[in-house]
Amino acid sequence: MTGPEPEDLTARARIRDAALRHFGEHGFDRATIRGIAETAGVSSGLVRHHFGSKQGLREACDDYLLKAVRRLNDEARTHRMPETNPVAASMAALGPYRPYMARALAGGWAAPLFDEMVRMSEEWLAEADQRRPDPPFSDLRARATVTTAMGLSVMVLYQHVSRGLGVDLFTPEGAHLLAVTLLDVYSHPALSPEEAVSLRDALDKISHSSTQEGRGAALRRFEEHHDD
Amino acid sequence: MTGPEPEDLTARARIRDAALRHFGEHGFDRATIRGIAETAGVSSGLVRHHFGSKQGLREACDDYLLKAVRRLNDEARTHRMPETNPVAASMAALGPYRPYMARALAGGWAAPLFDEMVRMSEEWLAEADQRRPDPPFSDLRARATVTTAMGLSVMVLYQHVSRGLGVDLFTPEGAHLLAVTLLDVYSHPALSPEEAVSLRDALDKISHSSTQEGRGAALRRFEEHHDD
DNA sequence: CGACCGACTACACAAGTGTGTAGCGTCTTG
DNA sequence: CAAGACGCTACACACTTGTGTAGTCGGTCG
Repeated sequence: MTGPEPEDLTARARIRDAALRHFGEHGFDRATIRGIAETAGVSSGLVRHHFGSKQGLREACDDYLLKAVRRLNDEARTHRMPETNPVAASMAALGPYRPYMARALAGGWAAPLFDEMVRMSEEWLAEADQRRPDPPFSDLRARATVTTAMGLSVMVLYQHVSRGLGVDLFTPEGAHLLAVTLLDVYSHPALSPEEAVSLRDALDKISHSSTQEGRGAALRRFEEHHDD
Repeated sequence: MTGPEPEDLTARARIRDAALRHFGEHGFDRATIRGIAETAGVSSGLVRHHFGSKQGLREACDDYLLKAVRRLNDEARTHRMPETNPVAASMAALGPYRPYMARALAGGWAAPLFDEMVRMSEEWLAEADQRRPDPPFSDLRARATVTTAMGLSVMVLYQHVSRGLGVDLFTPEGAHLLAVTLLDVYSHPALSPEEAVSLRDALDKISHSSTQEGRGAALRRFEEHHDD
């Protein structure tokens, strides 16, 4: 039905699937190699045999997910549906992997995955720009990045959004409510084009007189060290 | 600005601040009580003495951050600035706590914090609705939830957005570029109101029959091509 | 057949971590 | 003044976890 049964998969594939589940449910740190091995029905040593280390196992999961996103993107391009946001389409199709993707993206180590989605959004935005009366005054890449992040927000903050909507997002009712809400939000801008232009000009004036200097320095000091 | 309060000089406050930093930088699991104690300049036993357990320490951080958000909201309400998104304002003001907030929200355990921001967005949206020609066709709470999640996305996915924009978000240049991009996105809807209404009607029809068809088909195609 | 290689398992080990316990110094209070 | 409360430290224990090592089994190829 929805794919090959667990018994039909290679042990390596079973381990990867189990890792995708455990990493998604408990996080990378709390998930244990022994637990993953138990779910996959193998010994813990086999996990190390196939993937070298826990880190290697995570990278294998990332690669698998990246390939899945690329495949879905290619499929969507062949029989493309107009008026369809590819980010939302990927979200729906990758539902089972949502917990892992959310943690990977929020943890900041799934850069290729995010960049691939930005690329998809760029194509979508480039088409939308052609149907727009006034030309955009911001970079295409920048808008694709921001809209991608916004589209992924409901995936990353899934639990909060589900609680706010009062229904689980990955049920038919929740998906419908989310879609209707998104339609309303996406069709009713918070600002008029004139307001946006005037505010942009105001921002340009402000940024020319460097007032953000103190705060920027303090934050840079705070963020000077990176994870991993 | 909001300078350090007298109670922040106590060892307990130093421990909490160190925990906010360590939890934000390394995550809750990878952060250690000993490391937090060392940063705070105290013994590891004192952490337990004050907060009971590692979990208690995290809850204290959550409470502190929630109070900070409430305080900022109250301040913004006294001298409120029109045309200002409170979520974005909170983001800027809570910059130093961004790593912790991102992990807390993405981890799903900062429900009161998210709900407080939803409440703030509700007030902001209620005002925006009065300046809108056509009445919204979706629930206020639902729109507030979705817009809150979207506003927080650049905070949660900060590293990816910074990489996509090509500049760190918490520098003056990055903040300016983000602001300009957000103005463009917020002022140019992806859909016209008429398209939104027609699409909503189409969604209603679909949801009355079988909703999961599209997603199930896409997922099936994906798993057919990949069975190892 | 015999050597070999990959899949796979069992077991041990060192390191790290949260937590428990005992104790010391100081300040307040009856 | 005595005594307890509180802030605070030092130390050890039990447990988990990733990783390393040795060995078994089955199929394959020269």
